[in-house]
Amino acid sequence: MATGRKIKISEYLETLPPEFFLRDTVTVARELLGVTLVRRLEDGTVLSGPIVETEAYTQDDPACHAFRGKTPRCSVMFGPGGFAYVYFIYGMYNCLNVVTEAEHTAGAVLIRAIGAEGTNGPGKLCREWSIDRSHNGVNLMDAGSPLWLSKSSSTSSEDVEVSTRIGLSVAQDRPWRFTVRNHPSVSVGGSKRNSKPRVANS
DNA sequence: GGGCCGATTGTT
DNA sequence: ACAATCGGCCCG
Repeated sequence: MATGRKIKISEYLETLPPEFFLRDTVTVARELLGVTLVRRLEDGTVLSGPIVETEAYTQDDPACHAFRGKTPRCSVMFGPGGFAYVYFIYGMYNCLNVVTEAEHTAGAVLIRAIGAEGTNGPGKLCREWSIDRSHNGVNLMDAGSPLWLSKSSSTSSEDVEVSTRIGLSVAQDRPWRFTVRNHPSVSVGGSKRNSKPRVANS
């Protein structure tokens, strides 16, 4: 029996509206904290957990895959918000993003950690929950998808901290990483050279 | 077609 | 500090 607060399956079915995603990417990145990511495996098993670490990537951001324009890989980022962008990296990991902004404007939020075992890190999350490029483009606003987002936000704004993004060689100074304060799934300071988290402005 | 490098992770 | 491991993308 899994531990954690009890939640009715019906709560997982309450999805977020398109308007939530059709907004400024940095705003969505901040507000995705606490939102529940739900994964239904092929055998019917349902996994879920709150998002606790995100990063924003925008079209005018040199670190964004869409910075140099639309390519087959990043094309979903140019579609409307609310869909998954999954890419393969370093020859061994997949990373899950939530597409943002209106159609024709690229933007996405990298999901870096979930409040569930073995999901502390974008590569580990996808490995643990069997998320790969076959999920690129899936509708995250549809509880019938193999992957979707549900309401039941559990993070108050005063628990949101902001810092610089991890693992970049360019645009390292943008304060576009959002984390839930003191959450064990969020890597603290550590060996990565990123700024100390500061309380985010509401 | 070639070559370089990456929104990572775990080990040395 | 660095290896693992390979697809995407830029250049020619």
